[in-house]
Formats: sequence, structure tokens, C-alpha cells
Amino acid sequence: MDESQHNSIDNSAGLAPYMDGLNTAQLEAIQATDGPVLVLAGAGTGKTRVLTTRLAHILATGKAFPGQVLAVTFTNKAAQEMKERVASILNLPTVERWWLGTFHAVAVRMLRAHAEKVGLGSDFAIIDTDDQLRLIKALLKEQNLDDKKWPPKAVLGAVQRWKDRGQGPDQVSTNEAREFAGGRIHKIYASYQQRLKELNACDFGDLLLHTLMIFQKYPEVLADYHRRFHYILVDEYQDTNVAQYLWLRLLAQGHQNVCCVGDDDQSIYGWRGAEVGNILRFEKDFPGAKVVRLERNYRSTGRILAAASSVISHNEGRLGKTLWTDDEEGEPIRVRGLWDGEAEARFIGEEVENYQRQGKSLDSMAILVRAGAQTREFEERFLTLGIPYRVIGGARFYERLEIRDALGYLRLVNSPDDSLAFERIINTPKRGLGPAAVSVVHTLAREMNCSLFNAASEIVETDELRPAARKAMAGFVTQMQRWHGLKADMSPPELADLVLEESGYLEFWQNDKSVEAKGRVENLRELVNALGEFESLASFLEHVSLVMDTNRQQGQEMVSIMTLHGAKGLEFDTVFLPGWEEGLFPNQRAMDEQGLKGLEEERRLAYVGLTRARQRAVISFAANRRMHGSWASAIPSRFVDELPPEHVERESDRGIYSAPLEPSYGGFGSGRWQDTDRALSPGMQRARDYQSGESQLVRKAAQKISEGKSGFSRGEKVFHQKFGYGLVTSVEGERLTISFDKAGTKKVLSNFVVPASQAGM
DNA sequence: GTGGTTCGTTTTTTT
DNA sequence: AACGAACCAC
Repeated sequence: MDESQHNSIDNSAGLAPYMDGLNTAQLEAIQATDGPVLVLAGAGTGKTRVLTTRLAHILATGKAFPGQVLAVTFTNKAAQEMKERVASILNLPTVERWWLGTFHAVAVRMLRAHAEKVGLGSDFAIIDTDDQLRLIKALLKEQNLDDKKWPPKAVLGAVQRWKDRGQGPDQVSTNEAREFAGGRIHKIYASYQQRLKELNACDFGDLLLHTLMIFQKYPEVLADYHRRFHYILVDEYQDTNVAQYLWLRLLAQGHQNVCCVGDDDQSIYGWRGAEVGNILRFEKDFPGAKVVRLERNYRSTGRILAAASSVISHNEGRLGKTLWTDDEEGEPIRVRGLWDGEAEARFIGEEVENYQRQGKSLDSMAILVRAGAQTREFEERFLTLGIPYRVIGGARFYERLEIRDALGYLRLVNSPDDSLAFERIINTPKRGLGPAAVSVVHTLAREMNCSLFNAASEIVETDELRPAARKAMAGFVTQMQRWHGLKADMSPPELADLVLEESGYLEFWQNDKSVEAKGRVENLRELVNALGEFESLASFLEHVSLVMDTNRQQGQEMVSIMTLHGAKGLEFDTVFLPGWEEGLFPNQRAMDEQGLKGLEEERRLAYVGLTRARQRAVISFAANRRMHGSWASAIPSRFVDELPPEHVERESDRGIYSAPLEPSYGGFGSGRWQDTDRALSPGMQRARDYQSGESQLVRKAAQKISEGKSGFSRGEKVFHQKFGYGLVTSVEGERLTISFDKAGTKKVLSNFVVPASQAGM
């Protein structure tokens, strides 16, 4: 334990008031303003405070003017919080023109200033995922690639991975390019970039990639930024991808005053290109770097920290931190086994009510799940119990269908040459301009080398379209021209109102009788309202594509339900962690695709989940879970095993991992099948332990014996306690696919099944 | 061109 | 189970 972190530094040494109450390590991180600094900030160690105070300190001591500091974050929320806190420390009214924002917001500002260097106009559009997919689809078709074999999503994924790594089409090695469909996907990448250029558009990855290219190709531009930025601050450094890393490294070469804050144990975005390596390598990248560890935790009880530390200690290749707290030990971690997902939801519902009866606020409780789909069970349960809840994450405001459509209109009104917007709304609502009509416009646009809108205005003068379509198209073109003409004379909200009204889009939803239509109309109104705060349509559109947040609706006390990923950076008194089952968490797919790397990232997710808790954590798992429609048996997560037993209180429902006491399923089964000589798997043994309380030692021994195969083979006749007799149709390690005589085909773990010959023994 | 039906898929998410 | 995409029939 680092004694120095015990004591807060008092103010007698003449420290500025904003330094009050900081511990030694925090102070060190703040005061080491010059030269490279890596702050390893464990969960709950006051990371944000350090970051904001450091920035305030640099400004307050006159080391730099606001315009000379670059501060980057990953989310708008983090950027916003930082702005507010720094402004409040320094008592400043505004931080508007500061270089403080997300990587993308900062990059777009740089890119607008130098767009011509990568062949774009400074008014380039920023496209969303929908547009990206439509582009990719069109290109696949053009190149005659089968989109069954090469799903647009996967192709886009490959493109994004290249971009995450800072590689434009020209930088991808020939070898690697050939790996994907013999180079055809790489060809798609090249034409995708070409198309974007023609459309005067960028995707999110481009914002960084293009600025990176500019830095590399135009040393004078980079030198200019070097002169400008005396200090650089980076939040959540463990989440940076290669492109962001290169981008930062180039910028930091100027004054070398770069401070990166992060936690390698909380790196949970590897699947979208984040490289833990960036943070692990910091000292090599910046020789002479100072490394400050923040290890004193101000958030959680001792037992929660012990549990989190114990789990994460199973990872290799960590920089290593030891979190400690002055707080009390607190309550033990509760671990509860339940029969199935429904029972789990019932249990958590009851516990929420219990805690609520004890006077705990619903706001202080959260349920953190591995996958978004898991939220449903809890929602249903809470609905019947009447417990108010909010699901955090899900569809963001500007990702909603009606908002994207409306934005399509606004984009087109703003710049009629935005062909992606044109494509999106030309037949929304239905105007009788389907794929056939659009394809005619496409062809002409390509011939004339002009935008779709231009082509459409030409085409209505000809008889290339059938009369009905021609009339519809002419009407649309005329309307659009009128709206575009009104742009200069109307305020953004007035114009938006008019467009949504006259286009019939609003009416379309007003007439819709589905349940969600009403909400959609409201969302559209909200969009119009949001426009009120902007000078021009263009500035609003930029805001919406980069920044627009959706944290609305508060007031009533509610339990939060969200994914573990969504919970990063948040904290709650009580945290429920359901679904700790092998396959679900750690997620099977993560392990299949990424192996040990995937498992370790899952483990970090467990660490993040546990460290969200201030007072208590309640972990649960179910023995049976319905997945993708069919039932599957489950065994407790290995992470359960990695918790320190002395800090855990196990509870388990009766009978979840043993056969029923009496033969109740069609008269089969004596309940003795578990006593056959077939050794138990680690997971099954873990499961059984929750019933019998066997010692860890015994269990470990059992693990050794049983590691590996299931012992069943294809074609074997087997018996299952619940599903009856069946035939094994495939074997993957412990996972069997069985075609049951009565219950249909199910995936079942081998532990739940005995050879048919042993049934009823 | 529209609307209904079947088939196939299914983590995590920001910008 | 549930959702979306693709396909087919009017």
C-alpha cells in the first residue's frame, strides 16, 4: 500500500484552492505538466478530477492559453463533463473555442480547414452507418460480388478495421489485401473511398484517417499544429485505436507535453479496433515518460475491490495496479444461482423491492448485462412489478428511423447534391418512385457525372420515366427547389417544420396506427425544437452527426438497465450482474473469435462491472436459459470461480443442478445419473458446489481429471432429465446437439445428459 | 411498385 | 423468439 496516497495535501503550502483534497499521486499527475506523462487511473480513483484539474492548472498558471491546449475524449459526454468542470474551476463563462472535444469533433475541425488536401470540399457531409451500408451494397453489386458470401456488414467491418489502423486503400499491404476474397474486398475499399470523394462525403473513420494523411503528407500543416498545441491531454487512452494513436503521436512530437490517462484493465473495446498495446507501450513511445499510478479508490468497499482485483489478476500482460481503499470492508459479494432466466429476473425484481423498502433509491441501483438482448427479461418483470426503470443505450435519438429520414430531408434541402440523402428519402413516404425509377436517375447521373438531384431535375424534362413516375418526380424536384430557395429566408426550425409538413413525412407518421408512431411524431417535433438553438441548417447537421446526445427524460426515480459496456464510467450503490454463465459471459463468440485475447477482454468487462458498485454487488447465473428460441443448459461462469471465496456469500435455489428428487418427467430418471463414473466438468462441478458447498480443493482436483472432451459421440443415444431420449447429432467439446424424440433439436451440455443405457439406473 | 411471407441470424458501441 | 432482409405474387 502506498502510504503517501493516504494523506490529502492541505492548503497551507500555498496550493491553489482547486487542489484541495487531492492525494499525493493525484497531485503528482496534475503538477507534472511538462514532458510525457502516463496516468494509470484505476477504477474510481478520481481520474476525471485529475484530468480536469490538470487542464485548469495549466491554464491558471499561465503555462498556456486555452487555444494552446488540445484535450481529446472518446465520448461527447466525457467532453461535456470536462468542459463544465474546467469552466467551473476557473470560473469561466465559455469554453466554446477550445480544442476540447472527442477525437472526431477535433478531427473534423482540422479537416474542414484542410479538406482540399484530400480532395474534399470544406463543406463535406458526414455520413451515417446506413449510408455506408447502402454504398457498400451498391459497390458489391457493381463488382458482381455475391452479398451472401460477402455480407455488406462484414465488408464494411473490414473497411473500418483498415481505417482503424490508419491505412488508406494504398497503405494496405498486398498480402493482406489478398486475404479477403482474393483482393476483391480491398478493391471495394478503394472504390468506396473514391465514391465518398465524389460525393464530397466522409464516414467517421475518415475524419481521423484523412487528418492523419494530411499530417503525414503536409509537414507544414503538422508543424502549424505543433506550434499551436503546447499541451495535449488524452482521456481513456486504453481505448485508442492505431489511427488515433498515430494521430496523437504525430501531434505530440511538437512540445512532447502529452498526458494520457487510462486504465489497461478497463480496455473493453478491442473488438472495434482499440489497442491495449497503445497504453502498454507508452513508456517506449515516449522515452523518459513519467508514469503515475492512481490506486486509491474512493468509490467501492474493500470487498468489492477485493473481488474485482481477484478476477482481474487472472489476466496476463497487465501494467499492474493495486487498488486499495480506506473505506470499510462492506457487505460480501452475493452470488446466486437460479433455475432459469425468468427466475433470475424474478429474483432481481424482489431484491430491488427489498432494497427499496430499506430506503434505497431506485436511482442508486443498476442491472448490468453482457448483451443488449438480456434487458428484455428484466423489463418485462419490472413492468409487471411496477418498478420504474430506464434502459440506457439502445437506439440513440439521431439513430432512430424517423430522425434519420427527417435529417435526410434537411440534408437535401441544405445541399441538393447530397446524393445519399436523396436516395434515402426519394420514396419516403411512398411517392411511387421505387427502385426502377431511382435506377433510371442513377444511370443518368453517372452519364452526366452529376448528383442524383441534378439528374432528377433533368429527367423530368424527358420521357424516360413513365408518366406517373415522371409526375411524382417533377413534384418532388419542384418542392425541393422551393425549400432550398427558402433556406436563406427562414429560421432553421421554421424551415424544418415546413419541409416535414409539405413533404407529407409528418403526416405519414400521424396516419400510422402502429404503437410506436406516436412516439415518432413526438421525436420529430423534438428535432424541430432542437433546431431552434442553431444559426444555420449546416451547423445543426454537423452537430447532429457528431455530437447530439439523447440524455433526456429524468425526474422519476428509476432502476437503470444497461450493458456492461454502457456502464463504463458510471457508478451505483447497488449493482446487479446477471447472466454470469459460460457462453454468455464470458461470451462464447468473443472467445471463439479472439481466443485468449477475447477471454481477457471479457474478464476486463467483469472487472468494469464489479467496480461500478459502491456498496454491493449481486452476481447471478441461471442453470437454463432460452437462447435464440431454444433452451440451453448453462454452467456458471468461470469468473464466479475467480472471486475470492472469503468475500463471497453463495446462495442457490434448490435443485437447479441436480435431478429432481422424485421421477417426475414421464417416469424416467431416478436422480442418480449424476453419480455415474463420468467425471464432472469444471463448470458442472462449480454448479454443483453451489448446492453442496464442496471445498475449492476438491473441486480443483475434479477439474484436472475432467478437463477436455465430453465422452459422447455422434449417433449415440442419450437421455436428458428434462427432454427425454434423443440422438446426438453433433459434438463440439462439451456442447452437444441432440435431436430429442419428443422435444425437438436442442443444444445441451454433455453434463446434462447420460447414455441412454444408463437412464433410470 | 407494393405488400405479404419465408428464411436466416443472432455481442459488445462511439463517433 | 424476434427481427430484418430477401423474395414472390399481385
